[in-house]
Amino acid sequence: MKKITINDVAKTAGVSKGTVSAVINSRSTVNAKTREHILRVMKNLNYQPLGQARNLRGQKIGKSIGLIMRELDNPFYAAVAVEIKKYANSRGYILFIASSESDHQNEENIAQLFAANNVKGVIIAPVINGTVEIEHLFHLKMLNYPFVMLEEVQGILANVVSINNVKATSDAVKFLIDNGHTHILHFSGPKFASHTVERIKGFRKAFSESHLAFHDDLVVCCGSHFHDGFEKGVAYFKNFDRKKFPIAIVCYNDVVALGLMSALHQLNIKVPEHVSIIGNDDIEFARHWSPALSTISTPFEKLGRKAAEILINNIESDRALPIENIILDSKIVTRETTRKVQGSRET
Amino acid sequence: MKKITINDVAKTAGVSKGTVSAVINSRSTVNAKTREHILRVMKNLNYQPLGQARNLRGQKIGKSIGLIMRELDNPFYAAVAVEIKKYANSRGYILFIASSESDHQNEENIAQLFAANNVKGVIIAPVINGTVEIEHLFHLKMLNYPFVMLEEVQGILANVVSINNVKATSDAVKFLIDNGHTHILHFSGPKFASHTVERIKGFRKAFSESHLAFHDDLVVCCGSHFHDGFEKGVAYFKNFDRKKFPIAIVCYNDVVALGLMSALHQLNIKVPEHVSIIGNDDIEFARHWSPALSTISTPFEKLGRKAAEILINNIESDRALPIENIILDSKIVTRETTRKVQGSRET
DNA sequence: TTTACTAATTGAAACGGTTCAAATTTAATC
DNA sequence: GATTAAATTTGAACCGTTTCAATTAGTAAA
Repeated sequence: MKKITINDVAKTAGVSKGTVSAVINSRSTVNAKTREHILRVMKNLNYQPLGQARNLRGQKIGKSIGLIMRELDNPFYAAVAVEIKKYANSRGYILFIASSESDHQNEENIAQLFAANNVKGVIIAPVINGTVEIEHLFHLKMLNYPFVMLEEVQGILANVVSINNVKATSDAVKFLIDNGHTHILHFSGPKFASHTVERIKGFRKAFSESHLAFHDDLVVCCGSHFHDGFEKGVAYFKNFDRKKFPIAIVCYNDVVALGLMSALHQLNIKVPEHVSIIGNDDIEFARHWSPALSTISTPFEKLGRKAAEILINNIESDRALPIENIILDSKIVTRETTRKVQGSRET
Repeated sequence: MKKITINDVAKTAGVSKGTVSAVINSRSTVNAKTREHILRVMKNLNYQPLGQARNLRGQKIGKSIGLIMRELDNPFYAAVAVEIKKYANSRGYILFIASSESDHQNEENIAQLFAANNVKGVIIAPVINGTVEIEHLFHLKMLNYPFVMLEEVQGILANVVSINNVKATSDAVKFLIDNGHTHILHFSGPKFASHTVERIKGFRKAFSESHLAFHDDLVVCCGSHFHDGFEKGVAYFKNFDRKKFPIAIVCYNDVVALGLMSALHQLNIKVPEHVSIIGNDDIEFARHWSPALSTISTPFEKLGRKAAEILINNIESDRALPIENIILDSKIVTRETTRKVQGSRET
């Protein structure tokens, strides 16, 4: 069925399309009786004005930017989203959020849709599934469409605002070493996520820069969800030789740490007496949990604000702005899940 | 400064705008050298093709729907959003999320922006701040713009999919009464939220339908965040006469319940020995907390799915569909924060 | 019944692109 | 150098609205 246009309405109502347009836009110049009539015809024909055409002439509608997250329920990017929104609003922009579900094709479709629908620019948490697909990013560049990425992507020169995962994890390990720990594990994140890769790299880096020897068993493949931490925790500690305590674990993120703690609780292993734990992110629940979680605090506010700022500056600039690459440092906050270990190395 | 158009590019590049258009759309018919040249001119002029005009002719780009939440970090609507997205994707739609920050004007602006930008329809968690403003909803109706609301709004006849808050809270109270409780409180939600009002109504209803007498002190004004539950919990129980235990509390939502539990823990009051607690929502952390939270489980999946289904059916229908008003029931799930109380009423 | 306004309606020109048949160039073949 | 086919480029029509000067209808005063 062909789409109903303003012409169809005008024709069946027996008026000009200028009048119909006036009704659509609630202009007061149209006679009450005519208005009613046109409204009725609109309803009968189930006519829906095409927004795109409406704004083609005088573009005075609101400004907006987009955010492409990888998953809707990722607490990390949820926290960033809140900050992006705050800053965007402060500069008069509305934020639209979409999720790529970590799928390249989705990421591309969404970016297209944003660009095609008057969204002035976009912040992307890029999908990095082993193979990196960046054609669509090139396409955005060609269209001069402003965008900022929340993680670096090899092969494309674009604005990036991200956190220093290597340093964060490395600092955490060093902190544990300074506190006397000699047996340190890493419960790592989902495969292919660049955060996972970088955090493992930071973990190894700390070893190579200290007296401790690294071996692959120290990295336990885990994931990013509560149940990942719980399940891997149970699996790892079910038949664990208690003589090897105390140990320390740097977790991929806070919810994994919380899941792990839940597993340990169930196995009657004490935190931090037997196991010290450090999370990553510093989500709200981290400080409310009992015991309160020591963690690596991500500068969400700065991250979101900076990304949005660069994006909007680019949008509002007449000329092309220089490309920025900003990497922010995290900070360790110690609460109740870490402790100093005495000189003795076993038990 | 005037906006650069395809004409400007064509003119300065010395070609026709058809050729420029071909470059923009990566058509292979254009000569490599010409392409390079045009690309260079585009870059120099900082030309950004206007998406709206691009799709005016052949509208073959993707389909999308919008969701207007009240706050980005509201766990209730976050859970609904995930479900809406799932269903929308299954029907080939991308979901865009925006937040009104509980502000009428924002809600209106966002709805306008969606309608003006080729988003086919919208699901709204309506703002209800005492005064109800619904002009913009009428405007959407006039434009025949498809929308579904997640809470009923007085004065407008539109599609609604919501949950039965009155019944849910009432059921919770009755459950507690059946388990021997005689001293039951409600930690209620943020002022003006319709959920708050309905849940208080349900709380009172249960009293009026039982032998227990209601009085206003039983409803403690609280809020919707962890710290609300914590603070009101501390305030209420700081100097509480322990002779009055056991008591039971129905909380506005799970995070308030969790905050309250945290306060009780700090005051050395035992859950459920001294205080039984029931939350509302059944967020993921509710079952992971220790003790695991008894709560009223919201049918998020059904809620989101149904709202999206109605919306998309409306979008894809040629004629106007009958208005739907669906109210879903929640279900109590008992875990570790509630217990049966013996016949004795005090201590 | 004119006259003089005011209120309501019309219609053609944008808006900034896409499309595609026709025209023009370029390359290949004889 | 002429002929043909293939590769490029052009330009006018069109997409569905808004805009606004010009026109027409309606109304009150003279």
